[in-house]
Amino acid sequence: MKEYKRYLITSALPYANGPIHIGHLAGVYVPSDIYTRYLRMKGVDVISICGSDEHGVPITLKARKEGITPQEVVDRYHSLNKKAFEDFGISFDIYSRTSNKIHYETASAFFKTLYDRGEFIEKTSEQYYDEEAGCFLADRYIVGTCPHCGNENAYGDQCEKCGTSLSPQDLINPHSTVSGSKPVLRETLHWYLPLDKYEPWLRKWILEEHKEWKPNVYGQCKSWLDQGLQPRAVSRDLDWGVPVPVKGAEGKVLYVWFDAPIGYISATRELTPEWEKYWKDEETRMIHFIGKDNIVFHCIIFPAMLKAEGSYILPDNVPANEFLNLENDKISTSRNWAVWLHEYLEDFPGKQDVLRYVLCSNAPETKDNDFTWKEFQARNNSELVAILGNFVNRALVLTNNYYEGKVPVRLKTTENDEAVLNEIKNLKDNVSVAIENFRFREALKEAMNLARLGNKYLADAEPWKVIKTDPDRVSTIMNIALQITANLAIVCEPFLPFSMDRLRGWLNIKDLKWDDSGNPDLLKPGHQTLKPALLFEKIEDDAINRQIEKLLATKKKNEASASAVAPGKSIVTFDEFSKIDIRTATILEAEKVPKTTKLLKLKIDTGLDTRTIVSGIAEHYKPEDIIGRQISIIANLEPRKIKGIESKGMILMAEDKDGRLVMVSPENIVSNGSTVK
RNA sequence: GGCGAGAUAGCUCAGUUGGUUAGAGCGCAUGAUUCAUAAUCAUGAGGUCCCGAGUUCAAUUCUCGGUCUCGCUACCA
Repeated sequence: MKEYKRYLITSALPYANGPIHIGHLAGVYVPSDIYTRYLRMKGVDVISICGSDEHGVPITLKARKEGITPQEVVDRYHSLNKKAFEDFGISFDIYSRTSNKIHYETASAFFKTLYDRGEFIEKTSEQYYDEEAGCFLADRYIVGTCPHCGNENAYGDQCEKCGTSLSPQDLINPHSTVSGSKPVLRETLHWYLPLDKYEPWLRKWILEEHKEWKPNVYGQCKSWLDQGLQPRAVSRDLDWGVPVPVKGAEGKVLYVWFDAPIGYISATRELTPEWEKYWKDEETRMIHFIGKDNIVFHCIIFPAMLKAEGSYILPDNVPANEFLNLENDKISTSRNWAVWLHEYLEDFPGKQDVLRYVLCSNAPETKDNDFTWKEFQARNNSELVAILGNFVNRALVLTNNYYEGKVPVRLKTTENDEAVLNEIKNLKDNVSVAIENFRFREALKEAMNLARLGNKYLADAEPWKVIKTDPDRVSTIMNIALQITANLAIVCEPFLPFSMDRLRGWLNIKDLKWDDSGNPDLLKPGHQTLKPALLFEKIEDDAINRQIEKLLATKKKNEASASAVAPGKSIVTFDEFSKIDIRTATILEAEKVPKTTKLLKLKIDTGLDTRTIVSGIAEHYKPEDIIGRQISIIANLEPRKIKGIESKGMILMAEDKDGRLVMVSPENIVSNGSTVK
């Protein structure tokens, strides 16, 4: 394997429109922090970079909703999250933000370099424009009726009620959230990064040269590459973000996906004037810690950007984690289904390491995992308290009782003593190998095995018995128990920094290097240790029950709002109503549209004519069951091509709150083409 | 519909380049112990390795088909 001179660790920039939760921590920040702390202890030149991602439409929407500026929104979450990370012991060398001046300069310059070199494609397209407000509307700024579920407040990119993803042109009766007026389509110019141009290079770089990437990461990249890459717009019509540094690009900013990863670079520039050696020297190893939702950006798009620029290094590995669930349900910011870091720090003061421990030992490294408060409690009480805390306490208390806290001399060792001392070295090596391969769960388990080793050693040696007959032997036993304790202080440090800091205090030792561990003589005879307190405390049922109740309350609240009947729509005039031509019709033929999940192609007799309608009902009706059925249709709806088939009209369906669709049919058979009013 | 990842003990996960009794931690049971926060140590029970077919002397592992979970993607007038 290649030897590197230094490391550049990046952790996904959290989006500054909400607080950090345990899913973020387990997926990205805990592993990244363990890795960074480990490298620092190894004495490696390493920097850990993170910061807030502060641009993009959701932040402007949130600002509008709350009647404040986007800057105020990002200020709030930037300081909340920055402080929460610090209090939690995530040891970034810098936690920057993309609204900084240095980021504007960096991102601008990056764009300009590619622009000047002609790396972008320029293309005009039609987008909705708000004539009253005088601006183009991003998808999220357009609200209208969802064509699928009839929700009147669907966004231009997605209907949050039925979860359907939309494009703004799909919305019925679109209007602008800026002014409320009806937007018009207008041409606008944008720049595109031709990802397809980099496809052959990406294929080689990932599929041939990085076979060691995790299966989920490698597989996802392969999937994208096999589907073929498309040019991707790097600019947006918006006033919140880094302005496109080109003449005639007023009112246009860099699209967030282009903007955000450059944030890693600008944060490094802010941190150190020597930033170029981290970003442009082949002897630097760059590692991106991210969640699985970010794989394509960090493995395909950002590398393509860096390659296009030409002077930057590429990530050597991208150990993306899967997702963490909470009590059997997806974590969701909008549904408030989460354990928020800042709340945890308040509810469990001084227990950072407990959460770090639980999130690491159950991290979603190979598949989605579940966090439960019962497991949190069990891991604390039966592992941290009973195995680690207990061993440390036994060793230090016995030393205090027998030797007034002074490290005793190791005299004649037995075969078993030597085996135990050797095992320290083995376990330390196991931890190292696991961390270097991004297997943090396994690494933590091996570190805990050192405490298990200690407990077993004391149980076998029984110094509390031997002290009555052979004090010299106890001197040796306790020396070894203390060497194990000191080694624990090193090996557990990346995982449990707060607790190990306290332990080092009791052992009365200073910072140690990683490679000091494995050494059976860390503590010299006669060295004074201090009276210990408890390393970890038991967590009682009521603390856990309070958290569970908190979640139950959230669940109840969510169920209440989900079961509500859709709100009524606004009044229409009789004139407006009578423009709609609703008729009875009969289904003559029905077949599934190939390669779709929901679509049926129907041939129907409307009385006026025989026509084709494509309808999204395949999950509710089998084609053979509905032939001959009489239905109601909207006959004069503007035709539209769906999957290449022209659909003329729409079938009326009733949809209940669970999303079930039922045909609205006449009670008795009537002649086709009868009007419905 | 296409693609990717996953499915192994009550729970959370390892593992098997195909080979006798498939492992760990937690939980559970029994015993030992009392230095330690009733903490520890030993022993044990517990598995159709998602289902079906194929290849093979031999399949949990390889191939094909299917089911379920998660993600990406197409689609919803």
